[in-house]
Amino acid sequence: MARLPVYLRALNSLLEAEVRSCSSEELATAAGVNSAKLRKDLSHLGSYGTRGVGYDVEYLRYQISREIGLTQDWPVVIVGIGNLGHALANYSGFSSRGFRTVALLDADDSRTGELVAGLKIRAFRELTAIVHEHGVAIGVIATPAAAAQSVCDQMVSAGIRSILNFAPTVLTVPDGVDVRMVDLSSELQILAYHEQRKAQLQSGDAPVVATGSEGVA
Amino acid sequence: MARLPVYLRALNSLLEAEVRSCSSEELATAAGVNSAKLRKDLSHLGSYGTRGVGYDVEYLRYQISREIGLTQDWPVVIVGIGNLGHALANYSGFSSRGFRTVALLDADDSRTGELVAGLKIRAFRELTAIVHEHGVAIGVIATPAAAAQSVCDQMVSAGIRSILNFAPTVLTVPDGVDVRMVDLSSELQILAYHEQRKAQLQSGDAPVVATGSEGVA
DNA sequence: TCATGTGAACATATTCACAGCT
DNA sequence: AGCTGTGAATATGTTCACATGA
Repeated sequence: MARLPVYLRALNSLLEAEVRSCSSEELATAAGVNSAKLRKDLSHLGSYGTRGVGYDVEYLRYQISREIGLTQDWPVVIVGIGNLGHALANYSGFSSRGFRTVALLDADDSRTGELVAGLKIRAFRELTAIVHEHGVAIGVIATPAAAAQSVCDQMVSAGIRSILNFAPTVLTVPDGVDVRMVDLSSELQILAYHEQRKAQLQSGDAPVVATGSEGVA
Repeated sequence: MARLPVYLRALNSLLEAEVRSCSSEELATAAGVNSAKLRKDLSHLGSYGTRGVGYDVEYLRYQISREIGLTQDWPVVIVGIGNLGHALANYSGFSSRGFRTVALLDADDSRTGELVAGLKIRAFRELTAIVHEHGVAIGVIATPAAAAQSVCDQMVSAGIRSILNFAPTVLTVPDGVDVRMVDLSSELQILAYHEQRKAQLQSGDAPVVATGSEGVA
C-alpha cells in the first residue's frame, strides 16, 4: 500500500498532460513498476478499470485519493524548526495534497514568534492545546535525536497517533500509534553500500567471502 | 540490507552509553527489530558474535561500517539549494558518517557565490568538472520535480552512478545506476491511510468492502 | 480483439526452534 | 547454562499466464 502515493503522482502527471485514459502498462511505466503488480495493487481497491480499454485517469485518481484518505483534511504539527523543520514547513508537496500545517513548535522559547512559511513559531508546551483545537492527528518530528523520544511521548499523550520521524533515532510508542521513520543518512549509506559493490566488481575483484585474515589453517 | 544503518546507529548509541558487549536481544530491541531477524542479518556478514556471550559492540560496529563502505570517504554533490537543499547541506548526520559534501550546485546563477553551510554555491554547469576533480560517486537531487530528470541525466553522464532523489518524480536511469527516492509527501500519505483506517475502526464502522452504490440486485 | 483481474507458480522475507559452540 | 548461527516452516510479496468480460 506504500505504492498508492506513487500511482497517484503518476496519475496526476498524466492528467497534466491531458491524458484521459491509460492502460496498466502505461501507468506502470510512469510509476516505475511492473504492470502485473500495478493491476494487483489496484484490484485490492476494487474494479476501477475496464477490460479491453484500461483505466479512466480522473476516476482512478479520485478512487486512490479516497482510499488513501486525501479527500479529507489532515491538520499537521511540525516540532523542531531547525533547517529541516524550516524546509518541511515550506514544502509545497504537503499543502498541495490535503495536509495542512497548523502549527510550528520549537522548544527554544527565544524563537517563539519568528515567522516561518507564514506561521509564527509557537512554544512546544502549547502542543496539547493545539492538537485539541485543530484535531491534529499527525505529528512531524524534526528535532535533534536526543529530544525526539520526549517529543514523541508528549505527542502521544496529546492524542496524536501518527508520527513522521526525521530524527535519527528509533522511537518507542504504545500499540495503536504508527511511526514512519525517514532517515536521510541511512539512505546515503544504502547507496554507499551498492556503490562499493559496483566498484569492487569493476576493479575485477572476486566477490569477497573470506576476510583475508584467516590464512593458515 | 537496508537495516544495516539502523543496527549501526543502535551500536553507536550503545557505545555512547559505554556498553561493551550486547546480546542479539538487546541490540534488536535498540534497533526496533526481532532478534532472530537481527541474527540472520548479521550472519550474512560473517560470524562476528560469540555463542553464549553475545557481540562485542565496538568490533561489530567496525564490521558493519566496513560492510556498508563507511570506512572510506564518499564525496557528495547536492544539486538544488532551496529550502531542502539548504537543510541537507547543514545536516550533520551526513558529515559524521563519512559523507563529505564537496559542492552545492544550483541552476539559478544569481545564487552563485552565496555561502551555505560553509560552502559557496556553484553553477550547475560545473557539475562534470567537480565530479571528476573530487571523484564524486553520489549525487543528491533536491530540485523541483520538473528539473529532476534533466539533472539526473547530467549526473549520469558526468559519471555519477548513485543518486538520492528528493524530487517527487520517478527518475529513469540506465542499468548500473542506483536511485533511491525519498518522497516526503508519500510518507505523510501512508500515515494518513493508516490514520483513516484507525478512525473507521474506532467509529464502529464495519470494514468497508462494497462501495455502497451497488444496492439493488 | 484487447486489456483487466486473478489463480497458480515462483521468489523473497520473516519467524520459529534448536543444534552447536563458548 | 546461555546465546549465536541456521535449517525448516511460515508468511508475504512478485511475476506469470490466461480466463473473463467489455
